[in-house]
Amino acid sequence: MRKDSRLSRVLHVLVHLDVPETPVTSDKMADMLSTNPVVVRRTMALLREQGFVQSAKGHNGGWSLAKPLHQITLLDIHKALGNGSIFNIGLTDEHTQCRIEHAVNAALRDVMDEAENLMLKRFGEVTLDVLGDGFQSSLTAHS
Amino acid sequence: MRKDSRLSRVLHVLVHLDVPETPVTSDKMADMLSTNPVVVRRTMALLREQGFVQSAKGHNGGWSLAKPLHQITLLDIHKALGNGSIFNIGLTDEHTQCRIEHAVNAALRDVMDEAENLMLKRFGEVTLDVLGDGFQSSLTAHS
DNA sequence: ATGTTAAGTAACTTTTATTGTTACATTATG
DNA sequence: CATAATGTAACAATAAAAGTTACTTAACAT
Repeated sequence: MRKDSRLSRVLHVLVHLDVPETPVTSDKMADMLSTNPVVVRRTMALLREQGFVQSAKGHNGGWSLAKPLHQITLLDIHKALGNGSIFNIGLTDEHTQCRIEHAVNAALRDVMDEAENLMLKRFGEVTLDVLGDGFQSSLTAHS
Repeated sequence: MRKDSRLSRVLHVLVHLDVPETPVTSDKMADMLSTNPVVVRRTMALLREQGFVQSAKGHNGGWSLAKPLHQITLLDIHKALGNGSIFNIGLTDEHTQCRIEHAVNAALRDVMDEAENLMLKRFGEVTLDVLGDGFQSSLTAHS
């Protein structure tokens, strides 16, 4: 199944954004991520809506942080991307009258909810500044 | 994103299998699940390989339990289906030299691993007999 | 003012995994 | 030996993410 890799990608980019004095263009980010500038804009727009980054048009335009990294958590970004369930496992609700199906789904849902809550809690405990610590993270040093 | 619903489906079927004296055909199961008999065989074959069900060809053939439900856990079935990650979230490993990408992926992986371990632990604690308890689970009563 | 550099965005295509389907071989039973 | 079942390969449909194209809009530099 195809996985959503936007979280990993956009985090990568955000930490890199912490260094440069000038905004970074979607084109440069696309190069960094081996993807397309339109894909970058699509994803970054979600973060802008939540106030984590800002964009500027025209000469010397591009993307920059709107908040310091230590004020952004993994959870913030995860939520900004607005992806529903984190799981690959789906429940079927086709036979709404079948009590066994209900019991099966309830059991699975209980466990999945517990795991998801743990994961979101942990995501909330990690700020992005930690991900760049100890490095001279620069765009030019990027492969 | 399309989710793998085989776990939910096959559990539903397994609990129903506990009741009938005679094997249940792939066709009947497919009706129960609103799917195709070939899909049923594909999935059930994985459980047979692990010794949870058995199949018989010919007249009065079909599928039956090879173990009592109380000897099968959610984890057993999950593992039998052999699906890699339970998550919808993918990590990108395109820039293997970039230390920021490594830090990002390590942070995500830590949290995802912890959540997955919790989930698998819980799955291992639930046996399938619990899912049918208190019901007269019969195939004929199925919608 | 005007050309250039950027984002904004809609529409479409490609990719990839699951699920569904068809067709046929195989085997056991009545 | 006909029938009812699984076994399985090959292919089609579906769905979501990601990629692409084409164009609009806005800001800056000259």
